[in-house]
Amino acid sequence: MNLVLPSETVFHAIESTIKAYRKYSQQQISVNMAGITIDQSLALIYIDKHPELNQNALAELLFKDTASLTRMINTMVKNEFIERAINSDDLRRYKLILTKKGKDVVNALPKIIASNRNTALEGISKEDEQNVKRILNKIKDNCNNQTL
Amino acid sequence: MNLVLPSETVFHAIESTIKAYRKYSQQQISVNMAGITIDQSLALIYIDKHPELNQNALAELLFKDTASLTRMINTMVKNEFIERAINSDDLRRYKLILTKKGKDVVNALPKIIASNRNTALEGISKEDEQNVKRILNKIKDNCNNQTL
DNA sequence: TTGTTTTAATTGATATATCAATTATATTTG
DNA sequence: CAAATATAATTGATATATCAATTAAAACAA
Repeated sequence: MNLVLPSETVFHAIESTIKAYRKYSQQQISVNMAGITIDQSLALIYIDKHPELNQNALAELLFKDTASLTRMINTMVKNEFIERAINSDDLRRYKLILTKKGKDVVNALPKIIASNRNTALEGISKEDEQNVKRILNKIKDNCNNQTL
Repeated sequence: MNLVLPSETVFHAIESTIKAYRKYSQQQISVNMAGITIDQSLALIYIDKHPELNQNALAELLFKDTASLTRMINTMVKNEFIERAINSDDLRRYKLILTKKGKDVVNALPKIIASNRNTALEGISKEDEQNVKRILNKIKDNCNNQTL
């Protein structure tokens, strides 16, 4: 069977694009704030806007499983971006609370992230953007519908 | 500053799509062949088709850095998919050689991969696919041109 | 109310990601 | 040629990914 090499496929294009965006974004974040990753940054944003989210929901937003998220949160607690607090409504959960340091990061992020997005999407029309979203969502649904 | 939540962006769509495709693909590979990952599978394909590639080139194709690739190759050698052999033309490199087991995997893969691609791209026109590639490459270039 | 099932999070083991530093070999330059 | 530089790969430290197993609490059922 004659297979088109993986590097020639749309899947390779998808992966290389997100890797390039993440690399660029991480770089921009690093020059402005030391000691924090993109994913930690995004976690802070979600926690700030939606403090009611539990770790499962947060994990899904960040494309991580709960095991990874637990360890990521450990790191963020250790680095003093957030704190775990008792949730007396449900003792299985924690409340995740931004520290002063965490809030400072959240306040500084929007400008950087908006700039990253603008740079990445320069010369791309809203229509193109919507088309990409639509087609990618179709691919995603095709895969998810097959996945057990 | 009022930031659109990351989960609403095209970047999130890109990431969720590739994750869904990888998850589905890994599942399909696992039911057919135990003990090998997608990335290891892709590595075998590249090694088979382009045995002259060094680890740097291979790492780039697989979106890994050379450190990760070294460890991945260690694992693949340990699991007997490949062997390292001396490259007398350049002693800094190795030749990566498929074992019998590795060749069996490479022979079994195309059918599985072709099926995965078909499933993922079902209902998507060639034109849509080309448009996605074009737009994603533009985004990628925008990022790479900014990255130091 | 007790036993069962579900849910939320953690932990263990192993692999991979990332960055910096290091080793070994090749290549280039004075 | 010898010294300096570049290249290919590895290693160390730490974080994250993944899967399976486990713990603790909550929700449900008999």
